Amino acid sequence: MRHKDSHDWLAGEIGAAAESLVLAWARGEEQAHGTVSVPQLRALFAVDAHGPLTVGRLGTLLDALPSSASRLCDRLEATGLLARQAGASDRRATTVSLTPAGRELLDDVRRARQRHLGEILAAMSPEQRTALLEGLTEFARAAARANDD
Amino acid sequence: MRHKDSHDWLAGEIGAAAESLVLAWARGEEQAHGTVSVPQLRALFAVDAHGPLTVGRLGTLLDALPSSASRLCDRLEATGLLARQAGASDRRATTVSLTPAGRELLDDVRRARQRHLGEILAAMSPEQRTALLEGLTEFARAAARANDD
DNA sequence: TATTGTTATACTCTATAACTATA
DNA sequence: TATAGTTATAGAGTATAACAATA
Repeated sequence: MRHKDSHDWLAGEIGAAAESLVLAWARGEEQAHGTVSVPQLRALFAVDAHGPLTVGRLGTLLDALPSSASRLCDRLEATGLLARQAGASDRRATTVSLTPAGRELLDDVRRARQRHLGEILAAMSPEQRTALLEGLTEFARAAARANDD
Repeated sequence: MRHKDSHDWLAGEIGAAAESLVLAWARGEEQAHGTVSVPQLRALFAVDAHGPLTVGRLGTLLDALPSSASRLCDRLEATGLLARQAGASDRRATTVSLTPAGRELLDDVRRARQRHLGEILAAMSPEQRTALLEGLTEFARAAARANDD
């Protein structure tokens, strides 16, 4: 029961190995935020990546309902990481944007992430790093193709 | 600002590529359980991997406090996936174990995971799959070394 | 008295449904 | 009336602190 023609065996191996990568990736966040939860961090990253956006669009990006997105914004606004502003043309459309404190927090998280991953990558040979990056890149590409069903 | 001598750039690339892997890995779970949340699934996997164990040890494995572990067990017991049993020698030590339904659910999740990952892996070339597996394996090894600080 | 587990309480996150205010 | 957002309510997950039972 080794290779056969299916990729079940490989899938198991890769899944197991992926766990450590996921853990290392997440650890950078834990370190930096401290006060901010993972969903809140995801929201901040989404706002940062897509510029000021409406609450509804934020919910779509996070795959959450409008009510959940609204609650998230409540808490982020309360801690001063996000700012709400009534829309100019359509006053129903509230737009949210990062405050300076929010931007600073994201920078910290990014730095912590890179530091953490970097430490581990530094312990790998250049060939191994290349293999990892190429494998992951191709996986991401294949996953994107598979998603277009 | 390209390669320099640090691995910051690589860390960013790998982090970004890892997200799709994480997503694909998680998707298998979503499909199979439906009714069971991610923390509950983690608990079931822990019980499965370490055999019948005490609530306290389960909490340690999940990196959760005893009270949280106890609540989790409440819900899993209520849905019939887990069974509690008072300890024989020490009656304070409640041991938890999987019910047949719990075991069945884990099998479903494992199958769904492998199917999902397998579909994507099938769209990659053998060389790419090899590169991914080797890269991940070495990463896991390096992460384990880095953890021994 | 120390340990194991549970219960009390509180906060975040999420969802469904009802409501408000625009348009 | 349709839409964007919010609020009401409820359940899951987790944490701190108080409590119960056993050792």
